[in-house]
Amino acid sequence: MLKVYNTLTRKKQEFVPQEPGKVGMYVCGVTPYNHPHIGNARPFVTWDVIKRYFRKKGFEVKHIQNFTDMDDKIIKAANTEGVDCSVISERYIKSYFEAMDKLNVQRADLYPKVTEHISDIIAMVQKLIDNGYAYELEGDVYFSVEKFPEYGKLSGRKLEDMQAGARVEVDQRKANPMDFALWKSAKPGEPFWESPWGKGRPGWHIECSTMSLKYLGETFDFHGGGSDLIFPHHENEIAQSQCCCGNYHSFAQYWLHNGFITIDNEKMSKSLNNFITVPDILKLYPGEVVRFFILRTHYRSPLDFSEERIKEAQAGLLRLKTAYDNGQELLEAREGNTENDVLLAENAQKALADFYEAMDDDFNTALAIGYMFTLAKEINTYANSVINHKGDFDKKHFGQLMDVYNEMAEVIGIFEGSLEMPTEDDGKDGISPEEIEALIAERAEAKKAKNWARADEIRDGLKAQGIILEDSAAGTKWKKA
RNA sequence: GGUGACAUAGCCAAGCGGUAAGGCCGAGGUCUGCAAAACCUCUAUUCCCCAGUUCGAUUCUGGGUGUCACCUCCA
Repeated sequence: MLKVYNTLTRKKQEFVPQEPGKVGMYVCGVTPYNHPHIGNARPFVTWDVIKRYFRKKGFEVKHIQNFTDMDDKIIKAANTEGVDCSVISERYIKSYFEAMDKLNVQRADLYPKVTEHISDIIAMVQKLIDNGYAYELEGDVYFSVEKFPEYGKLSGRKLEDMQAGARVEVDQRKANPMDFALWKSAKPGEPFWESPWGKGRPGWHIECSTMSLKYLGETFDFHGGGSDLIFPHHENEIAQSQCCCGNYHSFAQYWLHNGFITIDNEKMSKSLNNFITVPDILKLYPGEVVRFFILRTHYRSPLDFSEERIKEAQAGLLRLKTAYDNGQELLEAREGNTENDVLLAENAQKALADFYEAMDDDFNTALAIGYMFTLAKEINTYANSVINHKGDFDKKHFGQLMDVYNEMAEVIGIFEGSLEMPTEDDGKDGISPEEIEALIAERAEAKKAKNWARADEIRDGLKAQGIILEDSAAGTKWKKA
């Protein structure tokens, strides 16, 4: 039984899908005005695992994620460069996809864009006006928070409290300072669309309401994003959507919010300019390492980024991957001659049950990954005993254990790419695999003749070229440093 | 000012009423011609502090201290 922490109720609750066997999720995407930073990546990696989990459990998942491709920051960037807004948004949407691909983030089913849903948005705004929840003011349209008695239920704030502490400059024309824009009239030089209220463009929150309702229906399962979106973004989405539907229990049923990635214990954000972009970090570390770094911590906990932490993640992931390689190699290299080690399969089933129990508890990837380490040790121990002692090999049961390990890796989304960083000499003046194999063969001869000097000379020579040799009873393996 | 979250070994991180998972680093050992990898052993009488509830609390309650976040664009 899956339990998830719902921001709306502030507690863990059992997940009951709207439609049995199906899951609808809307994840707030990015505003493409810059490269994604590592903090931006957290929700997408998190939701990718959630999606993988549901698919593994046999659910039919519909995942919608928007691009807010029209907004003040995009306009500003476009004006600075003297180009059209679409040039900016297209560029960073491309960057977003490149980054996510390297983090093994599978594609959503649909990536709706604001600019392609203007008429839907206008219709929704009009409906809110017609229903008495919104009002027009000189070309702008505002949502009247006082008309929605449940305003504040997601973030747990009262309207009075917010007004007391508001630090924003208040537009005196608004009925209530907290009223927010559904439609903004165009200022000179800004892009605009024609509307019943004149030339303008959508406010910030309306696009997510419109697009989620359009693609997932009035009531759907999950809505997610970073916890900084709880207020005002998601609070406002709830207000708009539920008032539009006339049902205060409609819209997303489970609200999941991930914690921040901090740097030096401060929130990483574009406005503080203390962020590290994903493209930059990918120049130094493989995507899977970055992904693993994110998943080692529960998604709701804060996560501090530093070189030390990412190196730890790298060492840990390498350990898991080495076990996978060791096990895979054993399966490929040897024929089985016994079926006595039933304990292998039993332990595997136990580990898999533990793994899913962890995932069922609000997607506890940190705990789940812990169980992968337990299996890794079991794989290594067994492989070692078979190779070193040339003992019996229960290929069937060991294979089952490897299948379980693989299934875990598929949910977490690792072992899909290389853990090696591309180097400059790749494909050029670097040593070829054939040459390496030839040297290994020569070294094997030298070892046979107990010519240790020559054997070590070859090994050191290869090491100088970034090739590490590992001897074992099964032969010599090589890998890049 | 309002609201919320968090505080577990050198570092990271699970657990959240029954006596501290896991990873990284470090030390010793096994294997090996030597390495590497792997494996084994060791590394928190204790979970920020103080009260309380309880047979029993890291886990619950109250109070402190500290850190962070939201209330303004932000994943």
